[in-house]
Amino acid sequence: METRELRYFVAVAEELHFGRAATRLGIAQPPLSRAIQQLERRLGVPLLVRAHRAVTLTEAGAVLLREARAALDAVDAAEQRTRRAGRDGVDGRLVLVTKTGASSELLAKLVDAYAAEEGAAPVEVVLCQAGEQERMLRDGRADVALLHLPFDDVEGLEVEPLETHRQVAVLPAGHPLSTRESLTLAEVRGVADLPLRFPTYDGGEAGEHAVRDVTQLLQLVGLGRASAVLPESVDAFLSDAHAAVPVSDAPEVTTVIAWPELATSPALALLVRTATRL
Amino acid sequence: METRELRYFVAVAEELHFGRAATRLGIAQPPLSRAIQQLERRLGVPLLVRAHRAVTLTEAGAVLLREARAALDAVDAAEQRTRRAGRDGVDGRLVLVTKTGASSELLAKLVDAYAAEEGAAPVEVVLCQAGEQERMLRDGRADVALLHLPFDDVEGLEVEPLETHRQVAVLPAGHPLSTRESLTLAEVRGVADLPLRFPTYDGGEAGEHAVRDVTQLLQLVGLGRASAVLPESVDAFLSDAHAAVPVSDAPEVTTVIAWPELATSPALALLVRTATRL
DNA sequence: CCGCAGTGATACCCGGTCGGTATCGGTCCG
DNA sequence: CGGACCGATACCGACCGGGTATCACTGCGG
Repeated sequence: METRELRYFVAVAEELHFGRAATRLGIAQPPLSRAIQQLERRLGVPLLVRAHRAVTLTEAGAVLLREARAALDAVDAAEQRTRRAGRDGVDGRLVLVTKTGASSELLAKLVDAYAAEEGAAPVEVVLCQAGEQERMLRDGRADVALLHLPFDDVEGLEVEPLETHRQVAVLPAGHPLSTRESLTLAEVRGVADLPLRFPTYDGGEAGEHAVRDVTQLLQLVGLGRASAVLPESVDAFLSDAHAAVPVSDAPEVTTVIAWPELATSPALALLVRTATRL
Repeated sequence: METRELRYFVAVAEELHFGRAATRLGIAQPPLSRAIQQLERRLGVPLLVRAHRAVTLTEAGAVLLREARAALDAVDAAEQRTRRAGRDGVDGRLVLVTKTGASSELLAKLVDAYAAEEGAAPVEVVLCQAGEQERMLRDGRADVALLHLPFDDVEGLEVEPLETHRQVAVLPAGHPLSTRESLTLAEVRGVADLPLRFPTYDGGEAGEHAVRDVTQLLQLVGLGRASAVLPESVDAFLSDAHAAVPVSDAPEVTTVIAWPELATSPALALLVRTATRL
């Protein structure tokens, strides 16, 4: 199977519409239809059910969609990592990615401590939206990431825990609940005038605009438009407009350093060692 | 990047010789040279150093070799798993692979226990040479494997431990050491007339023929041509011609059940649950 | 009931590129 | 110095991927 075929199939499987998929791929619809037919013929397996007015995946199609995404990630990673190895050398530069606003003091300490090490490579810090980091790690755009359990998916990644924080509810200053010693998740969720928001990557439901990072979310809280439950390390970002109250039954958040499984770079190994020693 | 290019590059990188690589790929040498040049141009990175009489990998080439193998495995896995999903349905049949002669009683118990479960799928047991199992798991030919730590590489696989065994030295019956209560690795290794052999996949050095499975190895031991250090569960295979003595400083061997990380099949989940309950 | 919009399949053509053969150019060895 | 070895280059033909035009089928609205 060629990656072109996989890309085509993924497009159709995601759009469930040949015309739109073709547009997205920048080709015309007939060659796309033909490519998918060829793929099905060669695999000897129907992948799509073409009912008039609705394309759906077969069982085998669903399997291929999942596997094809992983395979394409692996191919992209091969390309990216080779390019980077050629440009910077195997240890030329480390790309460290983390969510905007998360674990910022830890990040600062880590970057400083690493820079002081013998044989450290230059580190490029990339901040991205929640949910994007794992993908960047998997497709080779990044070498290493700070992730947060239990929120991020670390399947297929090597992981070392760094620190664990309890979570606090962040409320607008002066809110009735803000004087409490402690709260429960249910209580926070129960405040009718302050929808409890989490930073999420995938778009919310009708009218709900997804919040993409912690700073955005804190701004909303400061404006009295939302509440949030976040690791206690956020208080570095809190202003007079915020109040933080521990949430007793929220799960603890573990910040971990994560990297692709088959990574072998000594510079990366040193970074991980530095991180775990902090 | 297309998988064809990756396959070509892997062939050249492994052979370090364009002519042989071309033969292995079933094409002529000129198109292969051209394809590699195109790849290097598109990546903007030299992958190979063509010194007269010797092709060698650059740093970037070494990175691409490693990444390309992983990517090609992922693509093959996508193809195999889709085919199997189409033929047997998502849960139609489980392919369980393990090394010839290893953990045989455990395997028998597992297969029986699983067959007795509600909703079990037919299980096909495949026996293969040491070192082949992980590859079969990774490229989709198998769904699940019995592996042995610390010998097998479980990177990128989900794993559940099943049982742990001490290791014993297997000697020809009547050998001087065979009456001892216990031995050390050094002692076993020190017996000049009995080379200590391990079942390994990769070929040995000059004249050393690699032993590919436990049965072969035990036959050699019975003939007084070798000694071996193996998990104590082998005594099911021992005959009058063998003697087993515990080895005090050999690492314990843990038999684990392993499966690809993104597997979702309920039949597989049931098998794993059955295995851990044994 | 007919016509039209929507959607995937088919027919057909063109051009790029992949693969083949022949040959070159450089190096090492006898 | 000549020949073997090995990768690069030159050139050609055939296949296939992509484009346009059109068909075939369905479902809906007037």
